[in-house]
Amino acid sequence: MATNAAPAARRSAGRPPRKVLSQSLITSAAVKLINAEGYPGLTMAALARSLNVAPSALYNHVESKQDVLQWVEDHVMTMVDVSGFAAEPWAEAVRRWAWSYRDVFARHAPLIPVIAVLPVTGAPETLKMYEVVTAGFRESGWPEPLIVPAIIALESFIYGSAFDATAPADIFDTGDLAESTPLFTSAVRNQQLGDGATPADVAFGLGLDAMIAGLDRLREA
Amino acid sequence: MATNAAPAARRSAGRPPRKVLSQSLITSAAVKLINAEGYPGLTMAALARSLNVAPSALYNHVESKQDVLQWVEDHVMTMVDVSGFAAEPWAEAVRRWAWSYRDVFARHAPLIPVIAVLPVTGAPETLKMYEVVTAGFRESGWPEPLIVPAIIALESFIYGSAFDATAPADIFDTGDLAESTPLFTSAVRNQQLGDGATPADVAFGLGLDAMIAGLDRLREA
DNA sequence: TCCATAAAATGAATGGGATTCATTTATTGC
DNA sequence: GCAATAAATGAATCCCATTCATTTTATGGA
Repeated sequence: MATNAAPAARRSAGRPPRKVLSQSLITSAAVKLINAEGYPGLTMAALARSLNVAPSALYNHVESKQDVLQWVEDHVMTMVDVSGFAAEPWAEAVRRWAWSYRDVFARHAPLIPVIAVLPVTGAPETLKMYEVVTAGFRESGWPEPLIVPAIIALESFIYGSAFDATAPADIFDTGDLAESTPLFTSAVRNQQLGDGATPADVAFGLGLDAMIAGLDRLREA
Repeated sequence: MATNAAPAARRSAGRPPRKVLSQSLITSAAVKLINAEGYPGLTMAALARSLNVAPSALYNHVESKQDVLQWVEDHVMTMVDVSGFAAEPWAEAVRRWAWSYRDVFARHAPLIPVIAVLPVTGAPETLKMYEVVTAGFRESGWPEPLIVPAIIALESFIYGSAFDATAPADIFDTGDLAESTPLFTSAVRNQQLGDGATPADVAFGLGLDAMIAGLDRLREA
């Protein structure tokens, strides 16, 4: 929307009168960069350039690029839709949450390995999401000891599915090797496909429904 | 086991009398390196050194490091246990396969993003695995259109869980923010924990049982 | 108010890593 | 027997994250 950042002569060395950088400025610049250029475009140099700053300036605010990725991750998490947990029955709420969660991270797949290592302490928005989801599970009568394992199981499925959603469509073409794998080749050719739904969508829908039904059953055991 | 590779004076420039490199030599050297040094240790320079070759020599055999990773991925896939599909009932076979699959890729998490982009054409061992799994599904009466979506759903869960299994144990410590997230903090403290099982194991077991039960139910719908 | 200290920039290395290219030598197919 | 090609070496090259010395300014305590 805005005309691009001013060509901008840069300041000379020395601490500037007023802070030029902050966590929120760095994070939003990083997100913009990712939206414009994808994750390969997110380099410390490019990030610095978009903030009209020298690359080394960033290191007064982050310890490493990982920190930037963690900030971005926490920001991205705010885009996940948890609204269902306030209003809908458990299964519906989980379904809405999971689809939105997958869609968001399919667009941010490179963050998934980051999450696995990110302590929630450093990710307040992520923590907020967990709080809402936990509340939803409790209110629908889930036994407390199973809540965290169930959330982790759902999340694992969601992250794996987000990866899958980024795969090229023809990934299962068996090509030359078709003769040696007749059953799989046939199963790929005849797999269920809905209107406008990709194979990844079908698989996610099936797996999600299965896991929701299965969890609902196991929670009473 | 073996005393380390000979100090080995290297040959001089020019095509050698007999080939020094091949896909299988490169792959096994890469696997050894990974086992010894982890994925950070797998650099093209280190790989070349372990093969007693100049780094540029590798590029007569691969287009990029991605190729090496794809070869490693296909090799690693042979370590997944599919034996259940020949003998056990469907649910048991899936359970054995899934646990083994998760364990293998928890030790090779950096390969997971590679898989998402790897066409099966280039991965014969992976394809073999799919063939066996497909056969198992068919024999237990699965309708063909659902087989591939079901396998993809299970795999997505497995990959996500493999990531989760690599996470540090204290990742859910809410620390400072505990007061603002009382429900989640309590759920984390009181989560179910079995003997010797990590939280990741518990979550994987729960999710896997749920998905197996749910798929079994949906396949008839 | 003044000063010592810390904070926050710049600009110039540094070093690791993948990849490329010119060159050399040997094999292979015609 | 020769031309083309394959498969090595060795020396760049480029891209990136990160570090460090230096500069300038804010800030908090006497």
